Amino acid sequence: MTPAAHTHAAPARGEEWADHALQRLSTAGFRQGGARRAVIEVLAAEPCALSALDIDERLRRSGRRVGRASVYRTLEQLTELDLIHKLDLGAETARYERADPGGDHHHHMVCDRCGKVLPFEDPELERAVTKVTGSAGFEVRDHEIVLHGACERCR
Amino acid sequence: MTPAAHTHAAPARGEEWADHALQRLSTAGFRQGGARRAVIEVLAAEPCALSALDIDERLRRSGRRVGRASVYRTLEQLTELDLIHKLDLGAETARYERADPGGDHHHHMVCDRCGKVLPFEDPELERAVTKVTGSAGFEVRDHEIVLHGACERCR
DNA sequence: ATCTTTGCAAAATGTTTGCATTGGT
DNA sequence: ACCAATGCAAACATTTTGCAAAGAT
Repeated sequence: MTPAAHTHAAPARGEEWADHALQRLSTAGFRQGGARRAVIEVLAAEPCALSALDIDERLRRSGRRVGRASVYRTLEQLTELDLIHKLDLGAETARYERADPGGDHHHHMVCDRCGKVLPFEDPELERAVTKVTGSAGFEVRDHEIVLHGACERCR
Repeated sequence: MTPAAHTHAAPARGEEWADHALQRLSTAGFRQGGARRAVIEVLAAEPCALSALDIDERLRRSGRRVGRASVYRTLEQLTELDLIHKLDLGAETARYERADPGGDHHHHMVCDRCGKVLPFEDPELERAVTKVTGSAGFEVRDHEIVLHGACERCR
């Protein structure tokens, strides 16, 4: 297994993704409001697992006055259009990350003690999970794999 | 992939599990209170993915007067002792299911439209995921795989 | 001009905590 | 008798909703 090295690719790809997202929203008939753009910028800057409140806080810190409801509404819309993925990593709150149109695909390890989230990739696991087809009419559209355990500091 | 056929094995195995759980609690120094036993009975009767509120409701319906806080407290204790697993399936609430001491191990498909949860097993996938070892000191203790999609009725 | 998006406040939902009382051992 | 377990109510955290005002096309 290789840890996913997003840290460098993130900013460049993030802008790409942001353009893609704005375009897509536009063709989907959405108008171009400030709150939505702001949320997209935050998501573009961070490729992994932000909660709604993380986003709200970052906006607030950078001086933008965005209502919390708008954050949630935007996240819902982006999820609906498959521009981001909603994750449930076992912490108390849902987390979101951009869906890379290029197909970059990773999963997460969560430290159950301190809550730290680490991304990872594993092609073999990926192969195995995509081979799983739903039983009896269930149509699989996406999957999520979470490894629980303890991070280096907490073990 | 084979759908996990719990429906028949559940009641028998459930009692087994309940005994196991009560025993374990006892040796762990817990006393034998009514609320705890009631929660354990509900979990024993249903092998897959109950939320705290599901449990509360079932208790209420069967006429038992159990405080909601006791339900949550019991679930926390059982999780701590690895007698149940806490799941995050993407719905709004956490779900719990008994951890089979015999090692029965399944995962879940979730219909993102109606919320229905279906268990499934896949040995090959299981093999692949247990081969994944954490990177850089991360110690993997457990894993969770969720397939998102649409059930027969909703697709 | 119209219809969407936004922010605010309030409500809804799920979960946790404090504390007096009950109940096990 | 002791101390844990329970129920209740209140606190808390997150997410959703209603609505009037601002903004986009």
